[in-house]
Amino acid sequence: MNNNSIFIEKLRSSGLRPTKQRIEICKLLFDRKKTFHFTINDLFKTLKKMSSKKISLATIYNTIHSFKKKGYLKEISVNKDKSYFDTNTSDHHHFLDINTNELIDLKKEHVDKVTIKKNLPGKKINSIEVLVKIENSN
Amino acid sequence: MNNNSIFIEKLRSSGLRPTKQRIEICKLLFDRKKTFHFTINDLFKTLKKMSSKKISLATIYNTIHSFKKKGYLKEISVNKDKSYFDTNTSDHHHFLDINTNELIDLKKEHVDKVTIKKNLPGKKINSIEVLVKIENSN
DNA sequence: ACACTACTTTAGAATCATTATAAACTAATC
DNA sequence: GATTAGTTTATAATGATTCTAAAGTAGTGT
Ligand SMILES: [Mn+2]
Ligand SMILES: [Mn+2]
Ligand SMILES: [Zn+2]
Ligand SMILES: [Zn+2]
Repeated sequence: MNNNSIFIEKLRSSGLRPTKQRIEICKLLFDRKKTFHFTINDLFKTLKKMSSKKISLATIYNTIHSFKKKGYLKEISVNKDKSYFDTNTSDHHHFLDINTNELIDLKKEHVDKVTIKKNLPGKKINSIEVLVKIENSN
Repeated sequence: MNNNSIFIEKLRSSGLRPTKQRIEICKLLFDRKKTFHFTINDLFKTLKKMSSKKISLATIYNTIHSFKKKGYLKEISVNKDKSYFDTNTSDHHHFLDINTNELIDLKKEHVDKVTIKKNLPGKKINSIEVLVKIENSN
């Protein structure tokens, strides 16, 4: 009930009302040391286990979309049948394990800065991200 | 009717029967100077216009999936509501225009070789691809 | 040419993730 | 406490993809 106030403030200052559903989701997503990746379905199942009162699937979609719009989450598309959300909203690179579908952050120091030697007229670069697919060796 | 024989051979040698539907799709996809990106829906609409006899949507899905499995196409996921197929099956990088959703190949010389300075035990790298999101400047 | 078989195409049904709807609920403000 | 706008929810609708199973066709052998 105490460090909830941080989330309540965060939500209020973004123009989102601090409902108990949103606070619950905030705690699950942002009350951690490390950022992580999840699917809507992961989140739904976790909430069903962890949380006492049920949060409807529609609310989860609504909340995740508002959080994304506010910039608290980013969406990572790695293949058409799996869409992840990422609590690490900075530009960063990923390993994708194609055997397990696990998505793993690559640290900055593990990939040299990627520079693009071409620009299209009237366009500017928004982000540069590398996806490294990995698989079981041998 | 003459350079069809190339496709007929290609199909036969992959263990796919050269049906008129598959040949028609081959002509549309592979009888060009430049590789390109398309969605299933693009392809369906083009076939409806260009081709005299109608090819069913199920056949288009079937064919594209077999072609992908045989390595004649690759699938590019850029966001959850748009999945592209690419007739350029080599590892390569892309611009994605987030205003138009257009996907554009980046040439090798426009991106320095990306090296990954980290490896996970028991895993090897399958591919390394860069996605550069661009948007209207100003 | 004909028959046989395995593969392929097809219309339509089924699936499933996501989005829309609209009624009940709740947070904010006065 | 009343009012209002924003939110949640169950449920329905949507739409892309996959499934089904019947009809059609290519390959092979005779
Ligand atoms: Mn895929
Ligand atoms: Mn998206
Ligand atoms: Zn990440
Ligand atoms: Zn490409």
